[in-house]
Amino acid sequence: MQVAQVIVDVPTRQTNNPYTYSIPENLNDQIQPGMRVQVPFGRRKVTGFVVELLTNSNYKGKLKSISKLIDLSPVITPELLKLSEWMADQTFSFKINCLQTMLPGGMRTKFKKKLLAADDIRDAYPTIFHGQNEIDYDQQHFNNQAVSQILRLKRTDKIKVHYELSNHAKPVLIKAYQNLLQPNQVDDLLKKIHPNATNQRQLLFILADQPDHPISTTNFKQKGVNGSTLKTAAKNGWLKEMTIRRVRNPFMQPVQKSHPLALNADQQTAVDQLDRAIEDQKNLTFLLEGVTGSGKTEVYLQAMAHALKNGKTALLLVPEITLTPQIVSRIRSRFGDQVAMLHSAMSSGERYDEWQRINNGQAKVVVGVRSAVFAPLTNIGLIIMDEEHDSSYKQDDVPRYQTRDVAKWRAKYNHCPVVLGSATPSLESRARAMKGVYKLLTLPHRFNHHALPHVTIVDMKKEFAHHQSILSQKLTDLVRDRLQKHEQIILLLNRRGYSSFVMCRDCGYVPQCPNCDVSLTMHKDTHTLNCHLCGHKEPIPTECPRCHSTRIRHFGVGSQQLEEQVKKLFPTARVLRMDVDTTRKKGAHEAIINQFGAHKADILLGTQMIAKGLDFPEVTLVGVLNADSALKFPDFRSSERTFQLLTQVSGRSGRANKQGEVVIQTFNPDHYAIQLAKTQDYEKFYQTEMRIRRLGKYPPYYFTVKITGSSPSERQTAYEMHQVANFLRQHLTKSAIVLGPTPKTITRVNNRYYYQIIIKYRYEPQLKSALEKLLEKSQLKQRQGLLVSIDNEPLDFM
DNA sequence: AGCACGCCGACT
DNA sequence: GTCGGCGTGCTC
Repeated sequence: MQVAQVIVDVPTRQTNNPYTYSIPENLNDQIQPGMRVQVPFGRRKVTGFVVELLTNSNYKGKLKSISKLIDLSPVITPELLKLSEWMADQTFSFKINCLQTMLPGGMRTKFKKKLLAADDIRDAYPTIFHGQNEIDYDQQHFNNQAVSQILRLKRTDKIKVHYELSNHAKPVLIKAYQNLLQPNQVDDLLKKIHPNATNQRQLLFILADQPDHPISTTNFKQKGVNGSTLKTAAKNGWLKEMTIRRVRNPFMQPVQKSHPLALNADQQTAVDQLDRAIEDQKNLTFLLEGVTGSGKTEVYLQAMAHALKNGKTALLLVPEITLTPQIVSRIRSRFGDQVAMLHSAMSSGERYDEWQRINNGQAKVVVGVRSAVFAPLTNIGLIIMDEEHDSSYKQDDVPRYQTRDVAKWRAKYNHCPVVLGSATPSLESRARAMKGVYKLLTLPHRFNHHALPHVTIVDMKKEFAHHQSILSQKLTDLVRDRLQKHEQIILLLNRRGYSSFVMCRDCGYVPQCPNCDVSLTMHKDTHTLNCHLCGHKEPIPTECPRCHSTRIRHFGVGSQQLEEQVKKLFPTARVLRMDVDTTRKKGAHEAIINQFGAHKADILLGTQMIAKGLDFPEVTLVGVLNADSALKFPDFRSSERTFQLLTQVSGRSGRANKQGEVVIQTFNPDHYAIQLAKTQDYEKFYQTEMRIRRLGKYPPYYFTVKITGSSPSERQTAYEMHQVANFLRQHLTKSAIVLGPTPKTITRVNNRYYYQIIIKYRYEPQLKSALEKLLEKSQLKQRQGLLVSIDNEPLDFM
């Protein structure tokens, strides 16, 4: 007898292996691996993924039977089923979490618990049922007394509990009409009907034009046919009423078809190598290192076209903020309707529809952010990861996967090449290229020989000695000059809000977040002090709560205040601000970019989201107001981040035929990350940074694991984490370095205390088993409020 | 996770 | 004695 192996939606260590279920007769020929099912589990119902069908069960006990199928066709491909196992192992997470992550957000199923009562019970407990026979049961919404009443009723079988599946990603269904008339019948009717029947006449004209497609009522209305005319026509047997599915279209406007551009010699070499790997189905990893403006995107597009020409599909991954309308329309202009886009700015419905188009094979090219690496494409011929060093490629909750590793796994499975593209590759990738593990392709020249921008470093320590302003004299002069020439300016300030903190001038009091160990940031637009970690808000005090002085002042300029100051300094300039606060609404991000792109503003200022991917030919000046913001973090990657950010943002200046200028304001003008960003010398930076990494035993010389523990009590967290560290020191070999536990830089967030342990190793045979054991042990501690998380290859040690 | 069982103290 | 508190173990 055929049975199904199911991973149930219960994320624990003990349920991380498939459970066996029998298959009811009526589902026997429908059920397939990769489908979701509803199964009885204990005395409740849960969802699960069918991962395998077996001909006989190896479970000794009595099997329960699958209740029903959730999907009509598999939602997880055989490839992705395999991937989920590897990923759970790699990231120390549960298979169920990996499988869920592979589906678009809206498809994640949840059960709603419902209580069913007969009429007498309903009337006997009006405070619970409010006169309804069926109510939602969410324990939080009932007080203790009601909960115990409900439990008693349940025990005595007075009420029934059932679980309803809620699934909010649904296709959009709309009403439509199908033409039932033959063309000659239409002609006959046109002759026969009453001359006054203008509406019906209009309808018949439309039917004559479009013989057999179902047409939606809204479409009919646009053509001047109203609902009642359609109803009459349906009654007369001209039309058939039906429901059709409307595919949401996330692409705003149609684009014109474009053609491949001519390549320079370096681009051609790169494309040739990629084409050959695609044809030969070689699983190679390429590192495409090209300075900003060297035409990497064109290389991607032509290689993708080559994959399609070979009957394959292609996947292009881009960082979170880079997926701008500019890039999307460029790709769509090349590949048309074969493109599906997966992006977090889309609604869950739009993403669901795009995902469906991929799953049923309509879309051959997928462009998307991190989660798009799980696109259900089959027969992949090429995977590209643009800006491979970007931090948005690492997921920062479970499963903590690195997109690069998943992409490489899928490329291996599909026997195809991967391209990692960047102007400033991560040290990990560059080191692998140097070792020959990856193939290095370089684009050393800017496209059309545009010169690199001229970079000036301004020492703010000297600047502050004579005039205190967020804009240095040099930058102010240049902004004025560009405004006169009608050229555009980008100003980057990596700090949102109005000011970074407020302080009492008399006693030095600084308002702190009540839930976290950080000072509150002032937001002038909402007149509040906000915590950027937990979202806490409170009014701005007018007097010091400690000494009652009214001399409360704010310090440190944020993007809101910069906007205010720039407007004061250059009253005629049109200024746009782009940060988390101005882009929260759907489409706001796009609106700002379009406005600036159309030169409807002179200055674009904002946080680091303006540093990446944007391409505005009229921008000839970029100012970085606090280049040190990343450097002050106590982290081994802070230099790398600073160098990458400065290089990226410098690349925004002077792209067309105008020489660009960049001003970097800093308090550390001699820091190597800043000095080397000035000359855009990646090579030198790589050498310098690698030396530091080797001395400090940091990646890429060492592999690392970060273990974070948190609980509502600092004592408990510290104690338990010491136990963890001792355990690890006992179970790992001597070659592994176990650091900590240490309190995190920000120890308290949302009233939980965080401690961490770092493991560094080059080769550690005991690592996997030690961490597995740790997970098992920590699951028991979870009930005492201690949460332990394992981050394999973390991006930072903070 | 979530549900039941089992053991313990508190109360009709 | 029973009710309900929380610690523990199991779910095909």
